[in-house]
Amino acid sequence: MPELPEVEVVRRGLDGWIPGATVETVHVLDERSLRRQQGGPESFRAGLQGLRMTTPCRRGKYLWVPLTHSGPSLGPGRGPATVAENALVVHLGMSGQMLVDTSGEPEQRHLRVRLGLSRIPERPPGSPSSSAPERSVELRFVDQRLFGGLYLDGLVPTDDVAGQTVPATVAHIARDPLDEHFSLEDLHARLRRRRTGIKRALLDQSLVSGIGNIYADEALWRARLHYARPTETLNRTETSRLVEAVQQVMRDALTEGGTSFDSLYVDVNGASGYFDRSLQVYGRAGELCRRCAENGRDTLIRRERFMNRSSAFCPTCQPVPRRARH
DNA sequence: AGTGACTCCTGCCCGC
DNA sequence: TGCGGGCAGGAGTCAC
Repeated sequence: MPELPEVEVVRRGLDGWIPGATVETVHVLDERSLRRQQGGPESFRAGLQGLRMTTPCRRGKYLWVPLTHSGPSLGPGRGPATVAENALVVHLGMSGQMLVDTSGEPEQRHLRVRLGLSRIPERPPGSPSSSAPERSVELRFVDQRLFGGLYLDGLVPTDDVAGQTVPATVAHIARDPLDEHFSLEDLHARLRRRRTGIKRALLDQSLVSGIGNIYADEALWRARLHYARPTETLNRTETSRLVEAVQQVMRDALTEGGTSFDSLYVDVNGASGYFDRSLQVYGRAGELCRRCAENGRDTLIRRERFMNRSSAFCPTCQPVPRRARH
């Protein structure tokens, strides 16, 4: 399931291909992937066709590509032709993939949207610079469960960093822990004001973004905190420990996700490769806690129903707090 | 303000 | 074998 690291892997993959490309064709195979598009598929097509894509951005699990009007090309690094006012927003949901196709692969089973791009002035890293004719590239949105989607949205200024913009529908999403402007102080203050449990808070994208069920459980285990710990009782040290755990687990996943990343094929399911290797609690119910085992204790990872989903934790490392908040 | 319920979906896995 | 039910989950919306 794509959380921040998976989305960042996709963003980096796209960054090697799409900046400078113009959207030539738009094929919507399944309108349900455009559920969030105002005005439906027609508006989507009209608002996208002929526009030039710039460097993809990300906040939490949201990905977007600012769009500029293509005029006479100034080329990358020579100043934008226009300032981007709109962006193509991508959310991968549960099962979304953004694939770059350069060789006319057969259609994937759950292919929902195809964007034909052309006139790519930049060569992808590592490719031979030659005078060969520029290949056209197709961007494919593949999504099995249809929780994800694409839509166009206007860019609005952020309220904390001058000159920075985000899509209007992403403005309520908090900065994620890998964001250079992420503030530990601010998060700590907001957690202290909340009256809820820590896992619920971690999953609240308006408080801190990018964290889903898997990394929430992993980070809580690393920080030795129980999921029902009341946020208002966290001290500075604990918040700091938790944030470091979140950052660490995300960076680890990013590193490993990066190794299996092929710029031609961004496979979200391929994420299972590193999940298996580095997960400590998620999906390990009934198995031994590795940290306890190192200390000579045999504790089994427990799984409980929580928030209509599952929570995995070690009952020894993460004892239930005296006052629990769910 | 916080929280639960519901919705959107498909595929897989279980038990009968 | 086949069918129904449960489960998985991100996030928006609505009700209390």
